[in-house]
Amino acid sequence: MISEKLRKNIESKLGTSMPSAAWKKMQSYCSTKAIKKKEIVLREGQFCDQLFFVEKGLMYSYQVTNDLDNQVTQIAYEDFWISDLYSFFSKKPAIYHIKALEDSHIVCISRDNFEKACLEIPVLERFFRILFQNAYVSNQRRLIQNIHEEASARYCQLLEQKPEIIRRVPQYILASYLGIKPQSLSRIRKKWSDGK
Amino acid sequence: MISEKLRKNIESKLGTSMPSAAWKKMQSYCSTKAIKKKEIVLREGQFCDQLFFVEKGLMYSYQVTNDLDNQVTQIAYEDFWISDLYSFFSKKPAIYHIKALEDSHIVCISRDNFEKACLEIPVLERFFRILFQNAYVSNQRRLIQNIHEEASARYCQLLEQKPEIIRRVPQYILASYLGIKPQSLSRIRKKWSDGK
DNA sequence: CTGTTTTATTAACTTATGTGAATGAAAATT
DNA sequence: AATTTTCATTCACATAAGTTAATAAAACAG
Repeated sequence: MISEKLRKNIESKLGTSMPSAAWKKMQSYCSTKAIKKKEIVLREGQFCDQLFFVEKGLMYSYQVTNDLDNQVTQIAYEDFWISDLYSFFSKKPAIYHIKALEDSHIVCISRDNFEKACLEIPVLERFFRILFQNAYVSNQRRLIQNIHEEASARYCQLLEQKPEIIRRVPQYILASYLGIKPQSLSRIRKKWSDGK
Repeated sequence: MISEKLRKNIESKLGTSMPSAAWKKMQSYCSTKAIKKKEIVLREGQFCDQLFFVEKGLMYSYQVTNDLDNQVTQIAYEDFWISDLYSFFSKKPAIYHIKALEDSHIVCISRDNFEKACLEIPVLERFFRILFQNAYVSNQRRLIQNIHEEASARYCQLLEQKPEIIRRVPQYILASYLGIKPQSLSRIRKKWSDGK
């Protein structure tokens, strides 16, 4: 059975409750999966034909570069969606890996079902419009911050806005997510604690 | 009369042609505006209650920081949309200015009409879903590039992918868009031409 | 055309972050 | 508990990009 968490997620974006017929249909289009820590749910080069909703746990996506340096792109925990959207929409091979950092429960929806849901259930088309809309806006802000602010400022803001991430994610992954090396993050943290 | 350019933009994202009733309604929800070079269509602090589609010309958005340094966030020319989406959706004061770099023609849609369009015309809800979806995916890629690649690599890629921007935008705006200072962009260009 | 303002280039110096290596701490595995 | 692997810290040095300032070139206005 698909958890009520997803339903709440949808309703909170819609700003209204969801007709139970729509929710039934959505449930029939989704499946759930338990993921062990360190398990990989998508590998670069595979075709990403699913969206994942994290009901419980923590997952992240990253790109492996030529010099074996992992570039972390997204971090998703309870109530966030994660996928390789580029691959999902373009039907080209995935550029990211997606991996669990904690034992997790996720809800999966396949591309076919996603498209059916959008076409058949207007309220879901609407939900996904709002989901991408919001994701785009917050991604824009993250981009601007990364372009125009220093690593220490980025770290501070993450600490304020998503302390969850800092508590639950190992430092080398956090560093990559912030766009710096673990050594630099160490430095920043030290300066911060010395400054007190 | 609202230009056919917008219609083509919508249809290209939808992947199908648009029923003429839907297009009529969309037209009735939009207005057009001619903008002179250097004109500002949105100021920081105002409430941004419109989306703009650039039919002709070139506009850009930027943030003014404490030290009077402009941070360029978006550059939009023919066939792109531009707005302060954060303000548009949250109804909070705008954080960006939006200004024309060339004499431009734009199509405007107000928030009220945007919402009506989404609710009344399923094909438009669908269009905006796809629009934000695509914008999100390409913004994600821009973010990753900015986090993990050097300025010269970012410049090269822009040169390949949107040479339009490099031809039409003055260097100090381009530099800010790339997240560097004009002096650094000069340096990069020099290295590039010496390298030949 | 002339002068004024805006934009681009170059150079010398500073600073934040990367790099590589050594060490220590923590976590996982046996 | 002992061993091995993973992760975090620290340091010395390298490098990309920022800063300041001077000058040149281009765009604009009268």
